[in-house]
Formats: sequence, C-alpha cells, structure tokens
Amino acid sequence: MARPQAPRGQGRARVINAALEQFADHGVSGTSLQMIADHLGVTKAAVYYQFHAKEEIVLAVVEEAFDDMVRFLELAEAAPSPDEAAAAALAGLVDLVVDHRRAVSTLFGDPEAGRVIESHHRFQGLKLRLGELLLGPEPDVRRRVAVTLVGAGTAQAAMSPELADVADETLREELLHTARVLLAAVAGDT
Amino acid sequence: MARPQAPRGQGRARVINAALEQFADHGVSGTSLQMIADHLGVTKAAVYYQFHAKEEIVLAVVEEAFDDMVRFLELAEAAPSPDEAAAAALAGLVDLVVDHRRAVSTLFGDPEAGRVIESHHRFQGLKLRLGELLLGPEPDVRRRVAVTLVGAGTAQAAMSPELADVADETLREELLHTARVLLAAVAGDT
DNA sequence: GTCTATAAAGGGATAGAC
DNA sequence: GTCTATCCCTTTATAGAC
Repeated sequence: MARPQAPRGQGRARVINAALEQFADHGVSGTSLQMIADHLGVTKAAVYYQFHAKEEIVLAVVEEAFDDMVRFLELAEAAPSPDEAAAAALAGLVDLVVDHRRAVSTLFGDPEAGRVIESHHRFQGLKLRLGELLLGPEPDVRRRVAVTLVGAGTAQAAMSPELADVADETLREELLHTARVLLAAVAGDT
Repeated sequence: MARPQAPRGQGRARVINAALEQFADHGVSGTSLQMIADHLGVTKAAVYYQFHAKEEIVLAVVEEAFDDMVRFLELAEAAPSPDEAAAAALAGLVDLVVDHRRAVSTLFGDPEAGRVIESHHRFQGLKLRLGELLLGPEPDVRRRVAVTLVGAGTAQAAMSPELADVADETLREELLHTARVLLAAVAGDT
C-alpha cells in the first residue's frame, strides 16, 4: 500500500497492475476508473493521463498475456506432428495461465474483456489457432468436449481460490499432468 | 421477440429470463435495469414493480439453479460410499450445468453474482458440500487440482460457444464420460 | 400493472491550473 | 505528471398519474 513517489515512467505499469486486481475482483464493468485511481492513491485525471479511455486499459491488460500466447503458438505450430503440436500447445497454455493466475479471470471470463478482444483483429485468430492445435485433425464430438473442458478447466483452476494455496510450480506440474492424462484417455477410447 | 400481452402474473418469470440473457452476455455489472426493460419492451418502472432492487433479480436468477443443486446434494450425501457419493455428485453437477447452460456463466463466473451468493447464508455451504463430495476423504494436491479442473471445466464447457451446436443430451453424455474418465485416471496413479 | 417524471448519485471524459 | 473543477450522460430508485 505504500506508494512513495514511484519511479517516473512507471505510471502505465502501475495503472495496469491496479486495474488487473480490480478487474479480477469486480469484473471489467464493475470496476470504475475511480476505483483504480483510489487503489493507486491518485485521482481519476491522473489515470486519464496514462490512458485516454477505459478500453485502453482493458486492452493493455489483455495485451500482456496475449503476447506470451503468440510466442507459444508459433512454437507449437512448428512441431513436426499433430500430437507433438498438441502437447506443446498444452504446455504453453498451462504456463500462460499459471504465469497470469490473477489475469486469467479477466481474459477468459469477463464479457467486456471478450468484446474488446473480439474487436481487435490481432487477437481474433489466437483462440482459434489454440483450438485447432489442441483438437488435432478431424476431431469428433468427444474430443471437442474433452478439449473444451480441459482448456476452460485449466484456466479456471489456475485462478480458483480453492487452489490459491498451491505453489506455482506444483500447480503447473499438476495441471499439466491432469490435462495430459485426460486427453490421452479420451484419445484411447472411441 | 414477440411479446403479445404475456399471461398475467408471469411478470417475475419474464424479468428473470430477460435478466438471465443479459447477464450471460454482459455480466451482472454490465447489465442495467434499462437493458432488461428494453429487452422486455417495458419501462424500468415496470421492472421495479416486480423487483425492488437489482440485487433481488440476481438473487432470483441464482436461486432457480441452486434449488436444483440442493436436491442432488442431498441425494449424493445419502450414498452408501464416498465413491458412489462422488459419482452421484458428478452426475448431478453435469445435469445442473446442462439444464442451465446459459445461467452457468452468471452463477460461476460473475464476481457480482458471487458476492450476492456469499452474502446469503443459505447458499454458503453448497459449494463446500459439493467440493467435499467430489474430493472424497483426505484428498491430495493431485486430486484437488483434478477435481477443480473438472468442476470448473464442466461448467465452462456447458456454456461455451464452441459447443453451442452440441445437443443437450449429447453434451450431457460426453461431459459425464470425460469427467468420469479423468477422475478415474487420476485416482489410479499416485 | 404499467406509465411519466424526477430525484440523487456515480460513471466516463475533458479543460486548464499548477 | 498530477491536481481541481466541471460537463454530460447513465444509473438506481421513488412518487404518483392512469
């Protein structure tokens, strides 16, 4: 809570962090610029100096996590086989959600954040590319359900209060293990 | 969209349905009473006649689904063994989320709905009871992660746009199958 | 049971002083 | 780079006519 003349030029980053916390707790729509400003101990006008609109803040929050996503998608897409691509995508997804445990609720759950994401073409294809990597070629309904469950479940589990006491590294290992076991099991039966 | 003099006395139910749609699309905080009223083709004041505050609407929406939850929890808790209790709880959960595909996003994802749920003691214990049934006695971290992933993933998958084309019955079967396979697989290894 | 009108508060956003 | 002050709009909620 102490905020003793934070280093200059860090204004944007501080706003992003404050916004992230509030978004996670109240959702994007439930967070006012006043809340963000109060949380930082500054005025609304000070926040507007860094971002000229609320949507820009949402965009900045989203952008951080999605940059990581682009990176692992490219890695996964370069894999030699669909199976290896799926495995790489899964590992990347787990890393992403664990690294952004707090941000995930905003990225995946919030309707307003979703609208911002959809309105920016550069994010458009990402979810689709992830989906295709995890699904593999010609998925049946069983695999589609399993992949959706694993994808959404992984993200939700990472941010779940019930698992807040689990350390990042442990969570990463267990999520990866659980997801792998499930996808392998579902691939096995027909 | 046609709303030709709906049967009298159905006012509350119509408001609940309209609210549900808007909550799912915009979140609770992102939904104003004006939106609900517009969606119904009436005025705000007409909505206020049915519910004296926005929170009451949220409560009513939540209540419908949670009534079903109480029912299957009691059934599951009456099961003779922890394994059978977990299986019954899982089946109940799948039924619940499939029956309320649209409402699930509000119930599980929305921060504002969460606050309303927490502030009403009669809902307090439900999530805990469900957790205990699914976890079984003395769960380790692996099972905790798996159960959280399955629980959250099941709910999210049910409301996911990617699976919107899957029929209720198919979705029910596949979700149940996937969840069972996963929990069995995780129970097997140590 | 539904309307108009309105009060009171809070939201996003801007101008301009310092 | 941060502040005060302000504008305009939307929100929740109420009062009272029909």
